[in-house]
Amino acid sequence: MRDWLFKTEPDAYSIDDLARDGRTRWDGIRNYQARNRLRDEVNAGDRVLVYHSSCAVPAVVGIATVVGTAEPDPSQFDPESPYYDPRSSPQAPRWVMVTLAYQAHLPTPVTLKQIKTDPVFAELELVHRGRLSIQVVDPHSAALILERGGLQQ
DNA sequence: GCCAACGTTGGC
DNA sequence: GCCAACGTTGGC
Repeated sequence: MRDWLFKTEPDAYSIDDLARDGRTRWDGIRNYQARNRLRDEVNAGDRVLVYHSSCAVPAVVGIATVVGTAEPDPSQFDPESPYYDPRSSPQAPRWVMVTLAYQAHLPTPVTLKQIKTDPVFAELELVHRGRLSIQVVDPHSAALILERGGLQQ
């Protein structure tokens, strides 16, 4: 099992929305490096730290698990979708998605500020590759973040 | 709303 | 294949 950090803008889709839905298609990823990770490295059962970006307090806010493996993202074929990609086709899909299942909120969100100011997290992609939407988290950092967020493991 | 970082596009 | 122009992300 690997640990990942997936970013979402809470105005668009928040951890509360995921808790309500139980599971959701994590669609709309339109970055090749993120796509390649979803396709090649993200596995069923992997743990995902859900992170809120572009908001008042950017933070890790909860955890989810990956259901199944990557599959074509239907929104790429939908002209009405903001994620429509006219260069893609069902015969040659360009973008993939995975499904996430809600696990828990962190009782206390772990903020980007906390993470940036603690040297133990200096190697995290979140600190120096902030724009990547699908990030690797090493097991030790993941455990620390959950512990600081008040989650028993 | 600004702007730095960085990803993508397309002409050559 | 390079790289300038351009677009997007996301913290502040």
